[in-house]
Amino acid sequence: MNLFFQVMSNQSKRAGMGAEALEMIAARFRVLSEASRLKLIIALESGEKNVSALVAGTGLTQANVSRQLQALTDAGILGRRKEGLNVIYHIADKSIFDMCDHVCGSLQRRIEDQALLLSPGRKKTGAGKV
Amino acid sequence: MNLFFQVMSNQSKRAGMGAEALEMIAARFRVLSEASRLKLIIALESGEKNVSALVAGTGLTQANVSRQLQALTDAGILGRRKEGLNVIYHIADKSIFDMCDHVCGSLQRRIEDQALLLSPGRKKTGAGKV
DNA sequence: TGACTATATAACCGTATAGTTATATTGTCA
DNA sequence: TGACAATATAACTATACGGTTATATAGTCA
Repeated sequence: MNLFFQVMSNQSKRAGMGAEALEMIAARFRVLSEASRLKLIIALESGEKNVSALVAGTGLTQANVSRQLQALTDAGILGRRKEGLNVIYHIADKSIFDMCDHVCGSLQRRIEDQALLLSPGRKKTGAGKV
Repeated sequence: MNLFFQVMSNQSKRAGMGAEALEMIAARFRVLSEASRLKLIIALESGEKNVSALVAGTGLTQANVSRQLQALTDAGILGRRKEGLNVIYHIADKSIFDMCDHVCGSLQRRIEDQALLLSPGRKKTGAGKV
């Protein structure tokens, strides 16, 4: 299966996507649409941590951390494990980081393009992937 | 630069990410967190369209379409071009589709895992990429 | 058992925003 | 010019949800 076919295949898949499927995808993005939750995800990237460590590491309040961890776990992005009094969270869906990097790249390109518009002296480098 | 280094590099980049950067990324995800906007993006995947066509194609009201197109354009996801009375929109950042496919794959895996939990008779296939 | 710790939950407030209706703007054509 | 069409915007309502404070739950240890 070549790339062209793959692309076309996904395209028609998306075009025929039902309302429920769209809503699920939107919900997934919604979970990632709050800086506090991203903070928690990033804090967990270096390894699993309990709630107290996350509170200390992020500066968020305990109640807030608990709530957001709940949302992330419900979404399947995090997993949890009890150990005595502690609850230890870990990244369950590592593809999250690919997404973040994707967005970062996209933003980078956008910012570069804007800078280009403001100071048209410099030439565009071939950095834009798309 | 090998993959391990790339990953570690991105990881430390993310760990040191400023609050503003996090907020920008969150905002990016927020734009994609509404089914109506995803609908518009998908409608534009097969080619540029004017507003009327998007209204007809999505079933959303004209005012709503106009508002959501505005948000998507502000975010750099769509681009616009005037042609007489019409305004024609197009996908400006095609990497959006990679993201959608990423989310789809992630959801798929999640659903499969849940199905597995509910009917433990079947074996897990090696489909999970992460 | 009771004191203590880690985490979760409830109740609440404030704000952001999706969608609607009505209207304004902008361009075309007679 | 005026009538019309395509799009954008303003004003409004309703709702969702992030963050806070206070309290509940669950586990540990004396």
